[in-house]
Amino acid sequence: MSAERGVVLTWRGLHLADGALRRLLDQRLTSEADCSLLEHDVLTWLAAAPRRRRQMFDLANLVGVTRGGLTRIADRLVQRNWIERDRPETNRREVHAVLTAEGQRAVKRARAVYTRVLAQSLGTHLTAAERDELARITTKLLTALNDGDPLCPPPPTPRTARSPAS
Amino acid sequence: MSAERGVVLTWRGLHLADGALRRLLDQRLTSEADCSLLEHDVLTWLAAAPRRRRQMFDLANLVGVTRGGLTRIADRLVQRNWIERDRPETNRREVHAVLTAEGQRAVKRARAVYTRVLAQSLGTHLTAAERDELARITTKLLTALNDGDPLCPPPPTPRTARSPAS
DNA sequence: GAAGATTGAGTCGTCAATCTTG
DNA sequence: CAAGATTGACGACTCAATCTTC
Repeated sequence: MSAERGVVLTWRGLHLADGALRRLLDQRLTSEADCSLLEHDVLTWLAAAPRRRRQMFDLANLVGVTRGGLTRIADRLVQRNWIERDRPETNRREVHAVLTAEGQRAVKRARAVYTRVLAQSLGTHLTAAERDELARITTKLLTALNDGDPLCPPPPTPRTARSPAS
Repeated sequence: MSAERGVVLTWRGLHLADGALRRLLDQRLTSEADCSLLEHDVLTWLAAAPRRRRQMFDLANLVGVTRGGLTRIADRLVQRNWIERDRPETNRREVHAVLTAEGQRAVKRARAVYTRVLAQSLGTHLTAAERDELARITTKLLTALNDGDPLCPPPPTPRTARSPAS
């Protein structure tokens, strides 16, 4: 197969697989845990953070949306009483999102759906070796794209970030 | 690594890599060919079709949007004079999108950007063997997801469809 | 003035309702 | 009535402008 056709087919596979899995996750999270995939990601980062709290700015980078976008997501989560906003005394410009008790229950439910869906899809349809290869190659690609390409600026490196795997 | 953590990391890699590449393609297509990734896909399917025309319904399935969504995309392409709408005499319920002469030039430009970006990213950052593996694994996954899972209905099989690799 | 968050306007796609043709 | 496309209302994110705090 021509080199050009090769990269196109690779992109197609990558893109379509991501789309299918993303739709699946989003549907299941919506119907079984009342939250979107992005909301799940935010909640998960919060649940894994030191005092179950994080700055808006950091959260935005972690889940890959703009600050404005995160403000809207946070608005929705506040309305559901899953997080609260808190301006720390030390620097009243910052806003921290803090997981509430109710939020902790919500993220537990969401996380269960999330891991179940992944186990039923990636877990059953691919071999362990294939999963590892897929993870390895995509991670390699991601790294190369992020710090190689000026047109795709690396998501302003999250300061703290111990990956809970959003 | 635990099995659960394995699938999560695999999903993260897949999802982030797709996002990075998608953003890159979208930016470059927008700035260098005045069209979005989805618009590029529509134009490409049209360019590869028998008389450079296709039914709206089929196009929607091919690019993976709803019929309503395709109507909006088509509206934009009509405005740019890249496609025209045509209701065939044989069945006046259908609407066909037809590539105009100007549209053929546009798709040529867009396609050049598209393949160039893919060659510069997938082509340089991965080995040929890695590209093949990535294509193979994602395709396998996609197939399994589509015809295995009732929650992710197979995109109503395009009747005709010789893949031009959107 | 710069850092950090929010807001208003805009874009793009979805969903459900509607219009048209068979 | 069913198939096919469009439309209106809406939801979600982006971008640029703005407000607040340092």
